[in-house]
Order: sequence, then C-alpha cells, then structure tokens
Amino acid sequence: MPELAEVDYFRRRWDPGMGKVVEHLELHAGARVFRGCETAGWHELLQGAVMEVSLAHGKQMLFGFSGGGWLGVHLGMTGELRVESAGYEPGRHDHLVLRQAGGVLVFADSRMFGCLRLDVAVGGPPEWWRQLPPAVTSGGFSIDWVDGHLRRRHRSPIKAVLLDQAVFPGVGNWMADEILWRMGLHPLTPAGNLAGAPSRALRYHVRWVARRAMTTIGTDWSEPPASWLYRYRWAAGHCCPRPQCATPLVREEAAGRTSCWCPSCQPPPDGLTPTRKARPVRTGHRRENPLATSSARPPLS
DNA sequence: ATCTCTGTTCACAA
DNA sequence: GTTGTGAACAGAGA
Repeated sequence: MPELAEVDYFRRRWDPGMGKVVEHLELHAGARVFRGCETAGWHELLQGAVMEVSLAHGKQMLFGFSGGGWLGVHLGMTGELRVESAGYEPGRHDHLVLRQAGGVLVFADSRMFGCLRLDVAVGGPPEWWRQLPPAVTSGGFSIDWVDGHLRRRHRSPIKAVLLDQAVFPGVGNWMADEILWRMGLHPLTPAGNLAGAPSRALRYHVRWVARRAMTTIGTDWSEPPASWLYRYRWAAGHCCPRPQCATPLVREEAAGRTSCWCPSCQPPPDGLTPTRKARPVRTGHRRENPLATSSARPPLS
C-alpha cells in the first residue's frame, strides 16, 4: 500500500527484530515476489545472522545483516511487513518469514506485485542501493534536478513525471494528487509549463508533503490533517477541502492512474482537449488502518 | 458477477 | 526518440 511515508512505517514495524539473530528462515520458493532471485542460498546467508540496520529510500527498503547479507524489499501494491509472536503459523501470503527469539518477522503480499532480493556486500549497502536517485527530502533533490527533469519531459503530463521513481522516488498516486492540488495544477498540465521558476515551487511542495506525511502516516499511520486532499480523494462524492471553494472533486483517470482533483482550483491547461475524458471512476474505498483492524499487529515498540 | 485498487513493466500505437 | 495506452501480474473487498 506504500508510498514514501507508508514504506517507512512498515520498515519500522520490523524494528523489534533489530539486534536479534535470525534463527530460522522460511520462504515460498518460486513465488513471484522472488522473481529474478535464486533463493537457494538465502538460508545459509540469513540463518544465524543478526539484523543490524534498516533503511528506507522512496518505496525501497533495505535490511542489513551480519555476514554482509542485505535484504531488499519493495512492497508493490499490497505488500506489508509485520511482526508476529513466536510460534506463528505462516499464512498463504506470508512469502518470507524470519524467526527470532520472541518474535517472527513476516513479509506478506497477496497480489505479489512486491519484490524481494538478497545481495551480499561488505562494509555497506549493495551497489543498486547506492545508485538510487536523490531522496526527495535530501539536498541532492535540488532545483536543478527537478528543473532538468521537467525540461527533459516537457511534453509529458506533470502527473506522469511525478510518478516517475527515477525522478521523485517515493511519490505515488496519492502524493502526486496532493502535490498537484496544493499547486493548483491540473494533472495533465505539460511538465514543461513548470520549467524555470515554477520548478522551485514544485520542489517545495514535494518536500513539504513528503515531510508532513512522514510525521503522520509515517510515524503511527495516523491521518494527515483534514485540510489535506488526502482525506477526500479515495471515494467519490467529496468536495474540495480548501476554504471558500467546496467544489465537488473530480475522480478520473489521468496519466493512466485514478486521479482526484478540484476542477475549480486546478483548471485544465490551455490547449487541453476536454474530449475523451476517461471513464469516471465510480467507486472508491477508504484505506484501512492496520492497527485498528487487526489485533494480531502490535504497535511499534 | 463485476468492478475497483497507494505499483511496475512491457508491447505497441501515435 | 517520445509519449500514451492497454494489458499483464494476482488477489481481496465492495
């Protein structure tokens, strides 16, 4: 379910396993989440190893173990990390289970769009991790970085560029909609319209939404403030939360993804043909709070 | 039964 | 070369 803040929330759910030995490992060999991997060596590499560090970067996670094993985790659409109590019997979607004293670390993913990998690297994260693009909250995520990519993709809809993980790592569908709403930009606005001075504002809003998401969803899965579009974008029938607007929100497909925007605050750009609007998205459901819906999921320690 | 989905990748069209 | 589109992946929930 993850974008940047959700990913960090799930990363910390494995915190209870930090500093502990993996006594036993179970995995669903051949499951799609291991695509591209040879899992035969995972037992030898991880059993007996201590989990020493965890990192999150955009939608990627990395767990470091003694002996040089680095477990990479991408949650895809439905992946999640949990801790279960000792003696836990894995379910059919629990594709990786790490048993430790007093607890069991679980990676589950019903749709298996997620992905796991294990690399060996001594002294630091593996090469692929070091080559990730600059985190949106870091200094490397500069105005020049943003502006350069806006120019390179000047004809693409801004929403498509925001979803590009090579440019805005960790930004997903709801974050993109939130950012665009705050900027008063229609999702189909050509990215080139933001080149130059506006790229500074885009960078600002990306960072602002990322940081604030981290202090709400990212810490305890709590909802962002009621002033956020986030609270109203999941289901049809809501209005723009901006004071003195209250225009009914639009939910339609844009750039290939279900999008939500305010037709008043985010008017279509000049020249955008209003024809052939993709089918309106009829329904929508609220995200669930995993802490509230499952007694089997203890809160973070 | 039918439709949706916080993601990514691929083939193919324009 | 670029960008858009639809399908595919696979399952749960409404």
